[in-house]
Amino acid sequence: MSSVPAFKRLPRAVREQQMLDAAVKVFSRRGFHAASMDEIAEDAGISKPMVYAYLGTKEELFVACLHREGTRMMQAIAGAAAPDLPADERLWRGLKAFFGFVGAHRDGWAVLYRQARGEQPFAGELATMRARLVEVVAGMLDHALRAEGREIAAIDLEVVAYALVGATESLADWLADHPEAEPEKTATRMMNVAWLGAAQLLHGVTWRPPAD
Amino acid sequence: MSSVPAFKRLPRAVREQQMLDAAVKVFSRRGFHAASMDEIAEDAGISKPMVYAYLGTKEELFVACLHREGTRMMQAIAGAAAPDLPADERLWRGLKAFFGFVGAHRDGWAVLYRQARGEQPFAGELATMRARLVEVVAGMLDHALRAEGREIAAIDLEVVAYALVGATESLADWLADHPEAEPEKTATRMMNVAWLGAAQLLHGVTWRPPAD
DNA sequence: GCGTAACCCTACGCACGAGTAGGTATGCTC
DNA sequence: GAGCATACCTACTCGTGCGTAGGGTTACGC
Repeated sequence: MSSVPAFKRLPRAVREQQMLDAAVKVFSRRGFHAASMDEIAEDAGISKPMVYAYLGTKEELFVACLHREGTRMMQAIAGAAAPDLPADERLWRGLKAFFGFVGAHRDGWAVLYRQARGEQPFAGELATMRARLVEVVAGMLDHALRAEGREIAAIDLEVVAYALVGATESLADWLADHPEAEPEKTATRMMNVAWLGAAQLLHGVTWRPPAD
Repeated sequence: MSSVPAFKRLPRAVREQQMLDAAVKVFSRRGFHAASMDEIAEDAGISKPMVYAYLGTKEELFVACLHREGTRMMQAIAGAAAPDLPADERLWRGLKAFFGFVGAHRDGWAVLYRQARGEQPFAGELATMRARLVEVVAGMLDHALRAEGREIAAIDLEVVAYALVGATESLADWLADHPEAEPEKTATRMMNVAWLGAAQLLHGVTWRPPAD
């Protein structure tokens, strides 16, 4: 009809990324349930059936968002923390990369992850990622411990690593809520909590409950 | 019609508690959105309009759950950590009470809080409670610091406290997911991370980023 | 230049679940 | 035992938003 189409046709790969960008934005702003597929489609500059055609149902779309953001984050961390460095250096670099990533993707990260924690269908997805992180941190601690000829029970290691990861996620939330805060400074503060505590453990200092 | 009514009438106060019990259970199992008022009503052994009459809309009901569980938890902690004890003792008692509470209310706590974190209308409610906890922890650290004639910037204090609270919540999630785990042991592990780290900070040991 | 595949749309069906209208029975007060 | 408040029910309305049916248009290969 008109010789110039209102909006140009784009190849699938491009449109998919636009849709994912829009989805991340809308899911972040509204939360999973309050977000509507219509709004996501509109924000992506496309109609709803296209979203269904390319990315599937709402749940599948959300999972796709999680995956994209998650792997980006993991890559940022993995790229920074080379495995042959000493433990504190690795931890520091990992934290710096992590908070840097969160700082650069404030709406992306925090709200997506805050969402995913709550909604059952995605909690598992997230748990898997967290488990990978915990494993890495636990491995690092274990490595450092063995280097000192020391060893602690696997479960203690896991729980300590879990606590550290939890504290880190918590500060990521804090960072996402404080736009003026500097990621690197946050990483330093986290390091103060994590490393000074971990270092004590590495040197065999252990706290025990009073006998009362 | 029948001289014996199928189910007996109960005073409002009793029914409200039953409804709240049912609501906590169902919200925990299904999540806020997937939970239906019908299921909650059925679980409470009552019909839906009664729920609306007593506790209001679904959101109001959820807030009521949050409030009840939240104040119970706060009381458990406040009752344990007397303000005139030394810092480590207070922290230990507070943690023990906290994990004890979570252990005793596994579905209650964890899932409610996991829910509330994600859903925007309630995130504020939760943030307020968390802020109170952070304030308490920060106050405790500050108190201990001043006793040693030391002082650190308020924001650093806040962030460290935030990280500790985050780590604790994280372990609470872990505890809720591991029915066989002992609350007190979890509290001890948390103490190892929190206190050994905090103690370093209290003694003026600070980690600084490498100069590279 | 013609088939075919990829891109894209407007409109709808339909289920689900929040919230309500309108009414019944029970027990308490005086 | 009349009056009234409280406890309680069945059976609806109705908005919202996911997912789709069915059809149009552009580009690309041959």
